[in-house]
Amino acid sequence: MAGGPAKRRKPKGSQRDISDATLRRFSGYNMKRAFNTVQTDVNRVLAPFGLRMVTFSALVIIVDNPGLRQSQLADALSVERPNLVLIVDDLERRGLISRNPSPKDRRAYALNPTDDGAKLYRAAVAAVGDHDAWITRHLSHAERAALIPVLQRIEAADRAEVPEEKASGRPQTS
Amino acid sequence: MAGGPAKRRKPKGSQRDISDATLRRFSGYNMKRAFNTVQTDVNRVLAPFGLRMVTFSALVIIVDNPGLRQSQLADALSVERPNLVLIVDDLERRGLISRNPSPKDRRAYALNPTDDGAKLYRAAVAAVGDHDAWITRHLSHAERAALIPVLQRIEAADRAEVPEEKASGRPQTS
DNA sequence: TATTGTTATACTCTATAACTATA
DNA sequence: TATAGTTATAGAGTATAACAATA
Repeated sequence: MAGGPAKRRKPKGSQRDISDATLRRFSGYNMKRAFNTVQTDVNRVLAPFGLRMVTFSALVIIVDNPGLRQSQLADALSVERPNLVLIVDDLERRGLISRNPSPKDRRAYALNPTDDGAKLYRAAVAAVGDHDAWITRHLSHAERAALIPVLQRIEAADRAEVPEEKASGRPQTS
Repeated sequence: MAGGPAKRRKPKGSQRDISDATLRRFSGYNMKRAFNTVQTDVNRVLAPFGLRMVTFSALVIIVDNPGLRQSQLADALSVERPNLVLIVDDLERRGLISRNPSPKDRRAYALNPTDDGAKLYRAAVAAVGDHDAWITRHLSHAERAALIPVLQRIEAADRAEVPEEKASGRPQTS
């Protein structure tokens, strides 16, 4: 009952050494590779709970902000409203949350966790937290502390208004 | 000729403040958000070159490793072989690379860049490099230096064999 | 008019099985 | 039998347009 097989196929001995040194100099490329690996693993951690990374994130936001509307949830997760519908459907079908008519606005639903949802929240958050500690186990204390703020500043820097000159033309950089 | 519109829609003033503090404590969640933002932007930078992030990566690997086989390219990019076919098709159709019959193995193709491919490589690498400097402009020198090695160690740590106990059960972590 | 939730749709990315031709 | 490239396919993730009900 300790979960499914977690093997990875790797024994692909290439005849020549392929260099990706140029790509490795770009943070975007390294972020993509690291995130893809982590997401696959997080989904495996969440599978026993019947959750994926997105449904887990939605459940967490709902438990932490009971009564919020779907458009607020979509906004918090940076997910388009149409795509959120299926995610909320999924959580509701599993009895983890409920859609209640909003008293103030008859167009909107207030999202609330059920008792089962709150219980699953606690177990899933603990499991994901353990996984997070696992994948950062080889980082120093300082690196671990810096990682999340750095990622947040990259996100913020990139979301900021990009002047047209920066977007297409390019400034001198080395 | 300075590229298309780069506006972002953001003026969604939520009525209440929605907290994602729990999610923000997980590096995977922050990696997802940062990477999604960066990828969207990188694709916008590459669009004028007729490239996407994946085709750009493939072109770079081919230019840096001329004569390699498709399976080696797939391996280097961590892309499944079937998915690579369309990527290589794309680059070949644009005249950036050529598929040449391998002299040693009649099943295989040797991938080589064309002159146009090598030229586009230089321009695109410069543009992506500038974008990379742009999104990390608010990081300290130390943070910038640490970012890529940290991402690589997370990827390596997660690719490593995951013991069954770690995968499903969970050790004590605060 | 604008917004909430929704449907429909489409395109990309990722992943697996199975085929062919070679080895 | 195993591998290289390919085809077909399926599932997520992401994005936009448009609609009904309501504001």
